[in-house]
Amino acid sequence: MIAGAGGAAPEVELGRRERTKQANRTAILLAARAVFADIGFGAATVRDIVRGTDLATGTFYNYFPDKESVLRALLEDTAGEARVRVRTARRDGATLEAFVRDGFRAYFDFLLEDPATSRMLSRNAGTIRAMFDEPSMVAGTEELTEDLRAGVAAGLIPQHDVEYMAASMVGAAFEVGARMLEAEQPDPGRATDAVSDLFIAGLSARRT
Amino acid sequence: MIAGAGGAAPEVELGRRERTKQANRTAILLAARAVFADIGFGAATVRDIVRGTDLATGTFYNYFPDKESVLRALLEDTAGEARVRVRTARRDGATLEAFVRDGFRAYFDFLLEDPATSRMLSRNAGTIRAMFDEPSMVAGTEELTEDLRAGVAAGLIPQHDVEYMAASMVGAAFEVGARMLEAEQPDPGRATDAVSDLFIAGLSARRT
DNA sequence: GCTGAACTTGACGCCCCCGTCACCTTCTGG
DNA sequence: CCAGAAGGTGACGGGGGCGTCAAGTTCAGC
Repeated sequence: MIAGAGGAAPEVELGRRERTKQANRTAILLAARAVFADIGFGAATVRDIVRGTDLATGTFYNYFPDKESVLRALLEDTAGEARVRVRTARRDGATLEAFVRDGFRAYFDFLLEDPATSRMLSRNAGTIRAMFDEPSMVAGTEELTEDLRAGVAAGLIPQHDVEYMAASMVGAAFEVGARMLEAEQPDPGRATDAVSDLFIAGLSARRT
Repeated sequence: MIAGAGGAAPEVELGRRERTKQANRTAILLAARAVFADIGFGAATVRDIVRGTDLATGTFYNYFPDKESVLRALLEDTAGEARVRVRTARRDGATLEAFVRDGFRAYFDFLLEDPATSRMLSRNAGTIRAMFDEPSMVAGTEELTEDLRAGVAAGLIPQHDVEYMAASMVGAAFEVGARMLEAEQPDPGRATDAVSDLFIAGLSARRT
């Protein structure tokens, strides 16, 4: 996590040296996130990122070898976290309803908690997809596919094309999430209701 | 349209001059489409595009002022066409079932008809969204929202959050379409069935 | 304090892109 | 067949990004 208290940080008193290092790294990640969100990863240059900090060019290369690794770090810090949270929420539900609703809710809450990262991710989704094999969303879809399959096996969910069902859920959540973020007064409840109602109905129905 | 017979082309015998012009323009658009799909619009340079043709740098500027207008032309030629087709198919259906099914079918058929453009679009969706105000997908979502609203007003569809419903449909179609294209043997019927079943159930259900 | 390691800095050489334009080739209309 | 317009060409100046590295600064530990 970049914004916020930083998870389970080691609560040791750090020396000035170490603190600067953390600060610099964070500054680079923050600046990069903004730049990638604003002009897109492809058009961004290492200089653009550096300009968003008060560091010198050379310093950047003490922390990351190139802009791609910055994106990678950004994804590890955030998208990974989001995935874990959504999956955990989902699995805690015992019913089909809870499975669906809690998963979506966790996702929309995450978007609102860290809108800067959300914007960056949605702006660069295509690039991320094309660039990495374990790209947040694809991995997320695969996990969802697994979980759906397990639900079907357990008799919790009727038979379905789980692969395309998972893709639909991810796509719908992505698109609705994007629209939610555009609202002046984002309402995760409304978003959750909309997609949950849809997929609960869709998943409950037997196939035609 | 780039690939194919080019709609209602004026069947006049053109002079050599005019033919070359058409060919050059097309060559640039084709090359650009490939480059944008491969490395993304942001990272692409005018030179990258030119290298994909056998033209000289200067020639490019006789046809387009910069790479952004090439993208714009690409979108007009294709995404616009796709939108019209999907909407037409959708509106021809008299029942909720047909409305949903025919619309999705038209979309998936389009993807398969012109996979090169599809790849380019999905790779650059975020950029396109951020760059234009009338960005194919957003406009498509708005049209769908209207049509859903009309369906609700006509009593064809139960009450729903039409805005998020439209977003869900677009998102699901996008994501399922992307997966369909990745398959060795893409099956638009399977894709259509998966999303249609889902949304027919979701749209038929009264709200909780 | 003092020293040496750790870190920061920004100028540097190389490379490539941008958009232009003077020159050349090719086609059209007469 | 010719003249002139239309269009193609690619070298050019200006700009800027890339990754490096020698010099300078700052901190930790003694």
